[in-house]
Formats: sequence, structure tokens, C-alpha cells
Amino acid sequence: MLNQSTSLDLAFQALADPARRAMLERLSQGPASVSELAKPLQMSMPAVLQHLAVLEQAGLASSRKTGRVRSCELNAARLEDVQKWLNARRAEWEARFDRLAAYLNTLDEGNKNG
Amino acid sequence: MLNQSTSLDLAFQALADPARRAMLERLSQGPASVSELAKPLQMSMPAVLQHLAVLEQAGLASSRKTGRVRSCELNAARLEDVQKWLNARRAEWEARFDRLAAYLNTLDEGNKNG
DNA sequence: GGAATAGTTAAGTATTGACTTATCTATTTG
DNA sequence: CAAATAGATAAGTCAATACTTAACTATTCC
Repeated sequence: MLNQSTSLDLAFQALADPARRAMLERLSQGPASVSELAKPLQMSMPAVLQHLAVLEQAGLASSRKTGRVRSCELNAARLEDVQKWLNARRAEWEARFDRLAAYLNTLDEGNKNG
Repeated sequence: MLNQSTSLDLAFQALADPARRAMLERLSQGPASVSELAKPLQMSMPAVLQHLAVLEQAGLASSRKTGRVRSCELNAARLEDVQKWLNARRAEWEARFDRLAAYLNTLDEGNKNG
């Protein structure tokens, strides 16, 4: 599947990096400048800007420049998209468990009544 | 953060590939052999095995071989770990919104009573 | 036992990813 | 206006990904 990126691909890919997750953790508490995002990270500014670009392309963050400062913020909607996929998997998984339990129950009932 | 992989890194990284997500979608409905996982994917068996290895290393799936067939299954616990991180971000995000709303409310109250 | 089945290993390639340093451009601020 | 601040762009490096083909190993079935 090389080179065909859906929106979920980009989101999960963006979330896979600890530096980017740290940036999102900061942003989930409110807007921040690029420098603020960079401060706790041990890497150069260009690296941080590249991570920010990845987050923006994934739709997980957005930013706009005012004067010389770029203010960044979290895009919670995309976070929700990711959660939806995970929830769907969990739901299927649990549905199967429920069916299994129900089946085992009929076996037990049959045992009682046979 | 090159070369220091936490468990979340591996999980998100594994989830970033559409072929691997397809495998997990299949596995969320119950166990499957490697061939079954491979069938809907347009790639060679070695490629599928490599994807499976990524899922296992990320803790998202496990497998064991019986005879000549390897049976794979979903590991829902690791899926939950991922959900927890996302839930935490959403919670922080919403808490900030609530605080903001409460603050705006005090402004409004002050306006009425002043 | 021999052919088909199911998976495995090895090794190679092309593309992405995650940085770096160096340089450059706007905006404040003293 | 000069210096500090905040960010941006370019270009290069090195490692990791996502495949591929070819060859090989166990099972199972006839």
C-alpha cells in the first residue's frame, strides 16, 4: 500500500512519534507557540517545524501566524476519527465474545434439559 | 527520538499501515490463519508475514502454529492502551473548554450584577 | 512416498522519515 | 536603527519501511 495515504494512515503515522505526541499533549491543554512546543524537546527548531507540519497534514493540529509568532492548536475532530476506528474494532471484538458466551450458555442449557 | 521505541510508538506505528489495519479488522471478528489474513491483500506472503511480525511486536496481535497452520488473534488489551492515551487527550481538551465556559459565565454574571 | 499446502528465511531495492547545520526573513524592542 | 527574537527554507545524511523474488522447510493428503 505504498504511496496511497488515507486520512487515518496520516493520523496514526503522526501519532507514532513520541515528539509529536508530546506536542499534542501540550496542545490538548491549550494553544501554544512553536517555541513553547519546542522547549521540552531536545531537537532543533527545523525538526520541530517538520513535526508540526506532519501534525497539520494529518489534520491533528492547525496553526496561524500573528506577527512573528505562530500559534498552534489541537484539532480534536481528527482525534475523534482515530478513536472511532479503535472503538469499532473493540465493538466487533466484544460482540464476538458475547456471541461466544451466548453459545456456551445454550450448550449449558441443553445439558440441563437433556 | 530515533531508536527509542516505547510501546505506544510501536502500537501507533503498527496502526499507521492500511494493510495492518485490514488485518486487525479481520482479527477483531475472530482468529484467522496467515493465508486468511493474506487473501484480501494484494501482496506477497512474505510481506504479510512481515506485517504480522510488526503487529506482534507492537503487542496488537499474537499467534501460534498448530501443524502447518499459524493461527493469529487480536490482542485487545494493547488496543485499549492506545485508546487510553487518546481519551486522556480528549479529556484535557474538554476540561479546558469547560473552564473557558465557566470563566465566560462569570464574566456574564458580573455584567448582570454590576 | 510424492504432490500440494502453509508458512518461513534470506537478501536486495526504492522510498520515507527524522533528524542535522547553515543561512535567511520577518518582527519586536531598547 | 541595531540587536534580539521567532520562525522558515534548503540541502544533505542515515536509518527504517515496505515491499520484492528466490529458495527452503515442514505438514497433510492421495
